Amino acid sequence: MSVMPFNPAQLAAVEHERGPALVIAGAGSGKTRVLTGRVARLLARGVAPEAVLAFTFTNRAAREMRGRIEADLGPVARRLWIGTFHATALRILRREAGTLGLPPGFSIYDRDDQEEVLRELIRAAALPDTVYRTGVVLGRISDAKNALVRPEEAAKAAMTDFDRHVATLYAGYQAALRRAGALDFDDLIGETVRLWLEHPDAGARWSRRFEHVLVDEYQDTNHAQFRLVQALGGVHGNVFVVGDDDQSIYGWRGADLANVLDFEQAFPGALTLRLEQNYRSTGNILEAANAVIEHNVARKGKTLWCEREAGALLRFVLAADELEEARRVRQWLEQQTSRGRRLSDCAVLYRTNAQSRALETELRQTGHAYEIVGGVSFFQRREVKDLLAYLRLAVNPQDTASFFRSWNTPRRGLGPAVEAQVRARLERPGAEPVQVLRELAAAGRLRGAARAGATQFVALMDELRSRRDEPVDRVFALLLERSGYLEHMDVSGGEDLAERRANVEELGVAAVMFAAKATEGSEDPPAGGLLDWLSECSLLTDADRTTDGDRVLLLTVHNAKGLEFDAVAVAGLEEGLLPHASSLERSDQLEEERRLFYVALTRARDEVLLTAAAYRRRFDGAWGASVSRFVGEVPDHLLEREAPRSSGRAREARGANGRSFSNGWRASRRHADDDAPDEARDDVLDDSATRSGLPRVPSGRSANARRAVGRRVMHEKFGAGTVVEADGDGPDMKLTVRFTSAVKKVLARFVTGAGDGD
DNA sequence: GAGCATCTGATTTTT
DNA sequence: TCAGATGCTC
Repeated sequence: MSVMPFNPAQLAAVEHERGPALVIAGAGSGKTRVLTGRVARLLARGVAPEAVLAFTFTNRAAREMRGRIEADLGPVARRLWIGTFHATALRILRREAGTLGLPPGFSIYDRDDQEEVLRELIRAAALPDTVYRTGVVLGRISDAKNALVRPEEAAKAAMTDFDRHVATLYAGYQAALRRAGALDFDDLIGETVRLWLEHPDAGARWSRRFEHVLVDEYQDTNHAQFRLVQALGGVHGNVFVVGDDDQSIYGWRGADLANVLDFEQAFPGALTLRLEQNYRSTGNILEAANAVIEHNVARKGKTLWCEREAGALLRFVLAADELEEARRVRQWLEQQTSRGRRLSDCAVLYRTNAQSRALETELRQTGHAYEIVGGVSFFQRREVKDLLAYLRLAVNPQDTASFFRSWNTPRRGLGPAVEAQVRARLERPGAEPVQVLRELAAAGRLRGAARAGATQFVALMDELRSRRDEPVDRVFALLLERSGYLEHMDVSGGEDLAERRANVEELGVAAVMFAAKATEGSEDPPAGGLLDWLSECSLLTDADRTTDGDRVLLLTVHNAKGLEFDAVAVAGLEEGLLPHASSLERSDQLEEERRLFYVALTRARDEVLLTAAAYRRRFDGAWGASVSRFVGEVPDHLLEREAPRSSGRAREARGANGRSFSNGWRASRRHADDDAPDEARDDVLDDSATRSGLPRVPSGRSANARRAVGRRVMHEKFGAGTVVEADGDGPDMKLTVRFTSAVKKVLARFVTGAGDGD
């Protein structure tokens, strides 16, 4: 595909000279090529790389875009500003922290930190936590921030008592974050916009710096992000955005399609281009996808076409339960590989992360390599967060959440009583928790274990602070050595101790690699200190950590956005799952679910397998659902339906409740018009006969491979190195090793020290 | 304050 | 089911 010339529409987009442009780019229409091609064109025209800013939706997309440009144009690509909205905003904020009155080492609070802050506030306000759930309130706060609504404005707009309390919590939350010198994800965008609102001269500097602003996945931007784009590019108007209203799947996160629909108004004189030729999928897949999305009312309307052959029919399998579904997916994967595909050419997509479990078990038992993208992220693991909390506190002494996370882990005899004392003193403006603790200890307000523990903790933090400018791997090693964290894990760790140790080791390897990268040091602004590493850890997600290798990817449809595969299985096509139960009542939400299905279909180049399970084990008992309406929207002549291979179990399930639905596939209960949610217990099966009892397995890699990561090894030719990644088992285990000279892939049998022994 | 037992609520999707 | 939060005992 890379040798193919641009088609006329693509060429017009690439060559577009100045002024705003909106490119409506259908799935598989080559928009990534257009974006990279355009950046290359700009550079060729003499635009300085530092003056080009491109927003992507994920870090992975940013990396890929930079990689492609670098492959064509060389190291100049490293000087481009390419990143997610959050990463780019952070980059600006780190330079403007002083202007905005933020501490230089401000922290980034993730979901856990946010919840902790909010829980404390809800407790303090004596609000019932049954009504004021952290999740709900945080959602409201996030909505407000995405719309750039401040606490005072939220209070003014409040209509109900609930709204008013939420607004008060929002204000308190924001104040607590400021006191802690912390920003949450939404603040990264909001605070950057504030730069233009409150410090126009500083904002203008940035607007002048970038001559061209490009935005990928524009349909998924929210209002705050729109304002940022407008602030950065509004003056010169060289704003080039690419999006597809049919692939808008982040409405729940505040994405506002109005950004696309009103683009011409926001950027007068905008050129609109449409890319409607699909280069990815077979005719059948494309026809199916077109037919499905036609059911949506709220869309600009476009029809993708392609020159590819019709190809294979899409296949649909209705399984008795999720175990059979997993089995059928596995068999389908085996068919793919027997026809010469690699596992890495295939992916299994689903609506919710929980669905990965059955698939994972099946693939693991049958020895197929797989990788789960998403779920509990590496950086969310407790041991990882615990250790990073120390470092965050070393960089930002105001960081209360990190303080309370680290001060008594490992146990130092510091509990609720001391916590109350500390919190009381933190009310004073400018108070820093470590300092407060130091004073309490000095004033003799602590006794026994607490006193010794406090002294020890304060000393540790002093040392970390004084050495925070050393290479990050050394600071990390110091932390491990002095905190006693590993010993603490050994004592308190359960069955997953080995895995948790491996996570700590992996974090250590990440530190080593980051430090190594830093010494190469060719970044535009010098980067590579502790603060930069912590920032990177805050913004990276699991999806960014995917490895290469021949394995099938298991991921949510959301996570699959922007990816493509030869063969795609979409699992769990049931009413209540896709479309999800929470979106059945509102047509706009239902349409978003349909777009989700559309995105799933259009990930596939050649083959699509659709599966559903008549019954699915949920957290309690079994659950039956009818086949998703979306399956019925695929024209019959494109779909090869396979009768369920009924097992005895399925028959039992059927006997338990005889309802069936009009789409002909057997199914059961609870659909949109069923408004008595807790009725219908009669549908819940006794699942004792089929309970699997299988342990949850965290990864497709062998235990040995996981253990090998982080280990020091010797290689005859390359010398000493650290294992960064490992796959497989035994002497054929494939290792990625960072040697002093370079990172190399080697087989385990060629190194010493990577074996099982400890 | 630490450790253990019990309870409870959660499943949508993520930067 | 299961992880995390809460409550109780020593």
